[in-house]
Amino acid sequence: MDIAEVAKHTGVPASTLRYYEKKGLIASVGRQGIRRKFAPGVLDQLALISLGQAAGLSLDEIRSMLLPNGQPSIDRQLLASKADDIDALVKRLRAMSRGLRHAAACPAPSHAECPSFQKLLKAAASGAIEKRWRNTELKLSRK
Amino acid sequence: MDIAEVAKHTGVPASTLRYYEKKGLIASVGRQGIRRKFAPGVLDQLALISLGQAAGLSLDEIRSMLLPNGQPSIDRQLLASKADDIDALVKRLRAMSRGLRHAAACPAPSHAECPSFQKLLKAAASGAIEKRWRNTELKLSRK
DNA sequence: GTACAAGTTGAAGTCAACTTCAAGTCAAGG
DNA sequence: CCTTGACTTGAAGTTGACTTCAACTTGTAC
Repeated sequence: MDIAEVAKHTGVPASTLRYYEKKGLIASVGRQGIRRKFAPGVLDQLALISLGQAAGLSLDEIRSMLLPNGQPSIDRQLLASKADDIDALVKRLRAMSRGLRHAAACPAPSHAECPSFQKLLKAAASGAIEKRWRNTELKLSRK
Repeated sequence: MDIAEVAKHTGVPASTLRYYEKKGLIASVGRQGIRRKFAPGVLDQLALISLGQAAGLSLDEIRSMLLPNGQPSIDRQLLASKADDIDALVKRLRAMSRGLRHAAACPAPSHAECPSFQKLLKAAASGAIEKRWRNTELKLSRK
């Protein structure tokens, strides 16, 4: 596949694909003349990358989870701990969603007077103190 | 409360508090001499801000949901649609978490050969096509 | 064989969200 | 009174993830 084909299939712009290649997240399988040729497996790699991004991973973190061939590495405890992070995030997000829906529906003139909104805020505050939930246990894998 | 006190209570650095004030996300209630004084309510505002960030909102988006006094605005359908976005993200994240846990546990030598991992990838890819899930319905509120 | 759309490069630009810096102000303690 | 340390400012710097640009090359259709 050439770069345009990959872009079309994945929605990832060609410029981004070149950028990813430079960063070492994907690899072309050679050139035809000067043009990159990609193996179809790159589509899976890109899916994995977008998945990682949705989960809040940086590109460097994502690369550290990929083997050179693009297959997920077997650093099992890293994977598991990342899954834990995501679960924690999911919990907070669901609280947020509930909170938003409540705010959208609550007839109270001021949310400051609403106990359930207060509870949401308190929960959010406690969560916020754990500074950035990213960049914690992955530090070791950074150069 | 002075800026250091707010920083200590919330974990948000003073530089960030000044930045947020410039951006219009929080407001001081005056000065003592040259120094900012904050009302205790700013703690709730900051909680709300961090909550919004965790949900993937930009600072501009968050500001658009706050009234000048820091209370959530009553644009109910905006709130509700954001909640929908968050629920969708939660769905993808839970898939991601399941996928990671599977990858961590799966004994297959290559995940390329594992059907459930394949399914995860396919789901991720389809989700990825909806380019940036942010900046969609909130565009109208941007200047 | 030539025109041209689509590819290539490295370098520079952009954007959000901060952080850092230099230079200055001020309140309080010794 | 004077030093010290926490605050102030605007401007510039940083980081990550891209995008855009200018200048160039090439595969493909006619």
